[in-house]
Amino acid sequence: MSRYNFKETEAKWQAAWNAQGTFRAVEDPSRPKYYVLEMFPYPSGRLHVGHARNYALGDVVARYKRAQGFNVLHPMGWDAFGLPAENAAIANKVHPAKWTFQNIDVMGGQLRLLGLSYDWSRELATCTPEYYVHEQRLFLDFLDKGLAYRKESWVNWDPVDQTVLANEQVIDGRGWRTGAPVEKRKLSQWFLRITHYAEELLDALATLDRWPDKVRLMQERWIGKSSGLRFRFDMVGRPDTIEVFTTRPDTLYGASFVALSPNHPLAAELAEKDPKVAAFIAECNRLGTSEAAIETAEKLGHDTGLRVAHPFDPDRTLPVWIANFVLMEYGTGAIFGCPAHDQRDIDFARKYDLPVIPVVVPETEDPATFSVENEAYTGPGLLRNSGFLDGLDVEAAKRAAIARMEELGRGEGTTVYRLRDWGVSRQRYWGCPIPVIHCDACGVVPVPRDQLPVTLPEDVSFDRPGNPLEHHPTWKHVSCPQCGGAARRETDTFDTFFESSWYFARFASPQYAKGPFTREAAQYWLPVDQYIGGVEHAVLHLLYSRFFTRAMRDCGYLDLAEPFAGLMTQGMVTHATYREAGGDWLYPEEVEIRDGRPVKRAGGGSVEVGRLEKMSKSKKNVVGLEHMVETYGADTVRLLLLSDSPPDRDLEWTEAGIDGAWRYVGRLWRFVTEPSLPLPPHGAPAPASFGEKALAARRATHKTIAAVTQDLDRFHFNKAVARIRELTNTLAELDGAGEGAPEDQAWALREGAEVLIKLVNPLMPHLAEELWQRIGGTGLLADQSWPAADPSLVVEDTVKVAVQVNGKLRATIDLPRDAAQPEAEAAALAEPNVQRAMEGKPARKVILVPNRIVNVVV
RNA sequence: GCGGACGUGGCGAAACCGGUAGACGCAGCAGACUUAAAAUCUGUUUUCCGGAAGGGAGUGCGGGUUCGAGUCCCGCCGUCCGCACCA
Repeated sequence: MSRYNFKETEAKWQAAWNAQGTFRAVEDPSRPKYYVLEMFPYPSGRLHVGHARNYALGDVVARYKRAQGFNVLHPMGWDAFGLPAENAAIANKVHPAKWTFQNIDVMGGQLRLLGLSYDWSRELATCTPEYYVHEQRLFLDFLDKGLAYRKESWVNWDPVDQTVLANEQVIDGRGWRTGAPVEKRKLSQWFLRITHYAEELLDALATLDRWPDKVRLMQERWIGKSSGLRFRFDMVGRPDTIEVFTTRPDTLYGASFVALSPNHPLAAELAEKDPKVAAFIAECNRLGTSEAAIETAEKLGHDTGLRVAHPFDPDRTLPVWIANFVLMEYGTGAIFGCPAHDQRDIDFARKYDLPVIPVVVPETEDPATFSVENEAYTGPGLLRNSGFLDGLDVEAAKRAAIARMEELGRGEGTTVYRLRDWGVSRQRYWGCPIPVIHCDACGVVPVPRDQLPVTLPEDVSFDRPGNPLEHHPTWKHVSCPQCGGAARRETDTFDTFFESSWYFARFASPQYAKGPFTREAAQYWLPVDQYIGGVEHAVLHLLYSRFFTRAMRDCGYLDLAEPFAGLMTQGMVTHATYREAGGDWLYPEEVEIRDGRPVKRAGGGSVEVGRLEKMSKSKKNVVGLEHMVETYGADTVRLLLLSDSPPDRDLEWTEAGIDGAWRYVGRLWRFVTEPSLPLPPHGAPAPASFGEKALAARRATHKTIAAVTQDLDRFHFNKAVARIRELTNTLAELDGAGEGAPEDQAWALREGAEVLIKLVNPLMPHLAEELWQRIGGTGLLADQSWPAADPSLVVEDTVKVAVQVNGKLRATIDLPRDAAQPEAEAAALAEPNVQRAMEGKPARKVILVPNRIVNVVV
C-alpha cells in the first residue's frame, strides 16, 4: 500500500504550472473571458485557515471555468493601507511600510503554498505610489465633475491623546487606549457625492440577478428611499423657522413636540447662551459618532423652552426639545414627535410626560375609547381628531396633508434617502495622501496633475499621538501652485475603502502607468464575473465600488455601471475557544484531551471550552495555515474548506474534519494507483457491450458528471464533494466478479477514474495532476477540458416511486419512467401494505406526481 | 434601537418548484486483517414499541393552508452579521 507524498507532489506541480505560465491571463478577443475575484486581503500578519476559505472557493471557480474553455482572469493583490499598520508602528516601533511589506511577503508565501491558480504577474499592493497615483488622479477628476466636495462633519475625538478615533476604537464611549470619555468634534473634510447616484444605485439592484437577495435587500434598505413631507414650523417669538422632515404627514395633528438633533445649528446657537443646553449637548456627544451607540442609548431630551406654532392650527403650540436620538445626518436634523404612532416618540413622551394623542384609529376599534399606552400604533386606520383629515385613511391623509402644506407655502412633498455622502478624509498617516493644497489666498488648490503622485514621507515618527503628517517638519509646507505663496499640503489621507473601490479594474492592466487601466483591457475583462467575499462587506465596500464604477464611467474611463456581475458571500470559519482558569485565552495547540477532559498541554491545568467563534487573533482560536499545509498538504486543507458546509454558511474547523479529508485523499490515491482491475491504456476503444455491473458503474459515472457540473455552477461545493465521494465508493466495488466480462468492468473503471480525476481537479489540483500523470494522461490536467455526461447514461428506465395512503408512506414500487396514471395507480393499489393501510375503504382520489409519488386518499 | 440572515440525528450537513427527511462525511458500536497497535476494509447507527413483519413520533416553539409542509402563511423563542472612521 503506497502512501501519497503530498510534500513532493504539491511542490512539483506548483513548479510545473509556474514554469509553463499556466495561469497567466492574456487578452484574447476570440475567446470568452471569465473574471474571478476574491476580495483581496489586508496584510495583517499571518494567514489562518479561516482566511484560506475565500481563496479556496475562488480557485475552484477559476479552475472549473478554465476547464470549461473560458479565458480566465484570476488575480490577487493586497489592500495594504490601514489602521493596523499604524497600531503596529506605535506598539512595536516598526514603520508601517516595513510592517506591511513584511506581512505581504509572509502571506504571499502562504498563499502560494495552497496552489491557487493566480496570475501572480498581476499582483499589486495599494500602498505603492504606482497604485495610488491613479487614485489621486481619479480624485481630481471627481473634483472637476463636482463629485468631490468639502464640508464639516463630526469625528470621535480623544481629548487625552488629542487624536481622532475610529468607531472601533471607541469602547463604551471611551477611547480604547486612554479610557477617556470620547468627544465629538467638527472638522472640515472631503466627501464624495454618492447620493448623486442614489436613485441609479437603487434601480440597478434589480439587474444584479447573480447577487444574493439578502445583499440586494440590505443595499436597498441602506439607500433607504422614502417619500414624505418637508416643512417649516414658525417659532413663537422668533422670526426664523425650524424645518423638519416626516414620512408620516398624516399624523401631524397628533404632534406633541418638536425635537432637534444635538448637532442642529439651532441647538448650537442656544448652547452659546444657555450653559444647561451646552452641558446637555456635551453629554450627547460623549456617545461618539456611531449610529448603533446613539440608537441603543437611553433616550434623553432637554426642553429648550422655545415653542413652535402648529402649521394647521396656529392656536396650538408645541415645545421644542433637543433629543439624543435625532440624527443630524438624516432629513433635516429635526423632527416632530407624534407619540401615538411612533415607538421612539412614545418612549420619549412617556419619559418626559408629553401628551399622547391618537389620530389614526384602526377600523376595528371604537374611536371614543381607543388609546395608546406604551406601544405606538403604526398600522392602518382612519384619521380622527385631525381637522380636515378626519375620516381619511392613512395614505389619503398623507396626500391631503402634503397638498395643504404646499398650498400654504410652508412645505413640499419630497423624497429623501438614508444614504449619506461618503466622507473620505482620515486624519492618519498610512493612507493615500489627498492631493490638494490649502492656500490662504487661493483657498483649496488641487495639486497639478504633472506633480502627482503626492507620496508619503518616510521619515515619520509615531512617538506622539495624532497624525504624523501633521507633525512632520517639512512635508506639508509647500508653495501654492496658483499664486506661488506659502501654502499647506492637505495632511488627511483617504479612507482605505477608496483603494478597494476600484482595484478590480486595475487588475485588468496592473502595470499601465498612464492611467488607472487601459480602455481595451477594461473592455475585455470587466465586469468581474464572479466576486467572492464575506457578507460583512454586503453594504459599504460593495456599494462604494458600485458608486466608483459609475463615477469612473462619468469621467470617461469605461462604459460600465456595475463592477460585479456575480457575487457569492461566504460564511466565517469558526473554532471553539479555550480559556484557562486564570481567564487567559489559549491557542488550540496548547490544549489537549486527557481522560476525556480538556487540559492545558503544559502543566495540565483545567481548560474551559467556550463557544464557537469566528477565528480571530484576539481569542486565539486560530489554526495556522502553514502548520496545516505542512501536516496534511494543501489539497487536504482545501477539501475540508470546501466540503463540510455550503459556502454561505459558517464552517467549523475541527481536527476530526481535517482527518476525514486526509483519509479521502489517501483513498482516492490508492483507488487510482492500485486499481482493483488492470486498467486498459488511456484512449483504449470501448468494448462492444457492457455487462450489468459495468453498465451500472458507467451510469454512476455519467450521472456524477451531470450532478457535479450542476453543483459547481451553483457553488454547492459541499454537495459536489459528496457526489465525488459517492462515485469513488461505487467504482471501488468493481472487482471483475459477477455477470459480464472483467474487461467491461476494467474499461468502466478506467473511464470512471479519469472522470473522477477531472472532477476533483478544481478542488484538489495537485493530487489530480499527479493521478492524471500516473494514469497515463497526456499534458497538464490543468489544460484538459471538463468531462461531458452522456445523456443516454444519465436517465434510468425504471424509477422508485413512493406510495402514500393519506399522505403517509406505506410502500415503494418500481415503475417505468414517466408511467401514466392508470399504470401507477394499479401498481400502487396492488401493494399489500397499501391495501392494509386503506382498511378496505375505496380510494376517493389518487394523486400522481410522475416519477416521485402516488398518494391514495381514502 | 434599526436593518439582514440562520435554526434538520451525538456532530457538519443533504432534501431542485410543496412530493420517500437524514444523501455524503465525522464521531460511536460490532467485525475482518495484525503478535499488538496504527493504517485499511466490511457492517451498523434519528428516536420509541416489536424477535421479526410492521407501527408510532420526529426538521427551535405554537397555530394555519394543503391530498401532502423541513420547504408556504401568521405569531413567538434563540443565535449570528451590519449600522457609515476595522477591513
